[in-house]
Amino acid sequence: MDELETRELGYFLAIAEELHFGRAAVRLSIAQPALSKAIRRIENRLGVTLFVRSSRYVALTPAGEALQEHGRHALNAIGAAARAARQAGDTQAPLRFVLKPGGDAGLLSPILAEYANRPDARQVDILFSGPADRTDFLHDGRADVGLLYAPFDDLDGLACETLRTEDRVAILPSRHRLARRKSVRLAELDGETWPRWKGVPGGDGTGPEVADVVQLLHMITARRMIGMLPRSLVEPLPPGLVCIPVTDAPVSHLVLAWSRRERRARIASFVGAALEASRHAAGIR
Amino acid sequence: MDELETRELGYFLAIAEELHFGRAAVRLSIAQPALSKAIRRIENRLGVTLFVRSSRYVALTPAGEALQEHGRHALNAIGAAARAARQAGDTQAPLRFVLKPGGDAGLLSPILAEYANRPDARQVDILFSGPADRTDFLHDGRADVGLLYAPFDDLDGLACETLRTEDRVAILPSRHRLARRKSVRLAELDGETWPRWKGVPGGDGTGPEVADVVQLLHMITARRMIGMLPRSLVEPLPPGLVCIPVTDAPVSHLVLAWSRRERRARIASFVGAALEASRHAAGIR
DNA sequence: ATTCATCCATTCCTATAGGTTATCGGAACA
DNA sequence: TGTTCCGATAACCTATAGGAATGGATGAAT
Repeated sequence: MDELETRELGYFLAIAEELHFGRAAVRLSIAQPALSKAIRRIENRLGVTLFVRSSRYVALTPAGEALQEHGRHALNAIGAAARAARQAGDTQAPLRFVLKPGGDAGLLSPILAEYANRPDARQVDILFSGPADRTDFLHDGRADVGLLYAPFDDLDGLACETLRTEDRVAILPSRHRLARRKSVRLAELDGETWPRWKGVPGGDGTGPEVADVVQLLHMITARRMIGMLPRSLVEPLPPGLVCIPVTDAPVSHLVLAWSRRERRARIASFVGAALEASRHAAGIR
Repeated sequence: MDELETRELGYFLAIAEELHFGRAAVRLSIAQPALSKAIRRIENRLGVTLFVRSSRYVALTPAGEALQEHGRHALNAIGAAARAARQAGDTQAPLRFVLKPGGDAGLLSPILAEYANRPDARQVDILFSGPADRTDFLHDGRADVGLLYAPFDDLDGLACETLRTEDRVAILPSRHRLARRKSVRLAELDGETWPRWKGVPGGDGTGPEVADVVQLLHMITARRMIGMLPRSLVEPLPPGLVCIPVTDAPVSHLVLAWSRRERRARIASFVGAALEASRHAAGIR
């Protein structure tokens, strides 16, 4: 009936990205006619045209665009399935833990220490990733658990445990009109320039694009914009900046997250250790 | 490298469900040796054993269980991709709208009427589904849009617009000790018997299992349990029951939901019509 | 206009992935 | 110890995916 083979889907996606049969063929290390035939095969089976192709141009049809969108996800899912199987078969496989550099709120080493004490602890590989793609790591199985910030990161399809809840603070230049305040409300920050976060769908400010917290802090110091973040993300605070609690901003959660489809047993011990460590750290403060 | 073919994955899943090569072969309409070879092929490629098989028993290994979980999802995704492509190719394809019988809060016909007025309206197929699987319809592309109740239904991977927000009401037999109250708090309902919702992960009461609202209302009338639902789900209220607002229960949202990967253009008009219709209906009340 | 370069489609051939039937061999059980 | 069940193996077959060469449409260049 449907039967869209993984390989064919990979071929399709390569062409959909290159919009060029020849280049796609090179990338896939096969000959170009094989591609032409494969696409025609898929088109016949699905009963739709995927590409409008003259000898000069290749373009996606609406059906092609739909298949690209859904197909990319499906192919990732296949990859994740294979990875998960391989991983689960190897009981010695290290636990892969993804986080943003500087985004651990000081919890990384307590968590690792606590986990190392567990009888069933295994090696932990730490992966540092860019700002927006830690969720991808979890979804496609490149990592087992990750530290995310809700509601910054998109927790779709992930299960999680909250390690810490924190207010959000506005980060202002120390000369800012509100810099002396004990707290502010969101409405008072209307009209300010906010960052556009690179690659983050919700990060829709009006100001220049920033890729990470360090860049953001530079921009704020330069009085080009202001920012609002969970407090732990900006500690220690660079000179020339102040942070003021925002009373009516939704609280932010530092969460330990993992794929819903992950086998809970593999990571239960780690989750337990992280909760324990964060409780302990909270008690100390 | 990985390359787990769709067909092979289908074979694997069939065996994983049947736990019997012979029966799986029948179900797949192929001969049994083909299955044995396919599984061995996958095992070699992934480098893990998927089944422990004696001549007497077949059982999944941990790796097999992982592959089953992730693989089922991946295969669904492939099916959804194929369906989406077919669907998008056919510009005349009807819009498929899934909802629970009685779960439309009276909005179904206003929505359809409003949508029918739109210049780009197309035929709408209405699908009625059981209590818990409307989300599946949206995820695997059997439906384009659906009416769901948050936080009852799991909105993971779905985009949505809220059509109506409502308090939740406790549904009590009219002789219940709290039946005369104007409102109650959750704590006052402690110790009551709650339903277990069939097939709903969060529906974890202690009482008998119920499959739908009608069953629930019967059970409440028979004083076997009490319930708590969005108000519109129990209107009109059968005799012998009362409903009391629960002040501190999280509000419930009637939402129009669709797959995140859906091409927004296809359904934008319908979403607009639904919002319009629900606003209009709210104004009338 | 004519030629040229580009790039997808077609043709033809071959290797092999994936299927078939027949048979084997181990495990439970009477 | 024979019988039954069930997966693995062996031997063979064929549909098809992929390779190489070629064709043919299209836009650009002179």
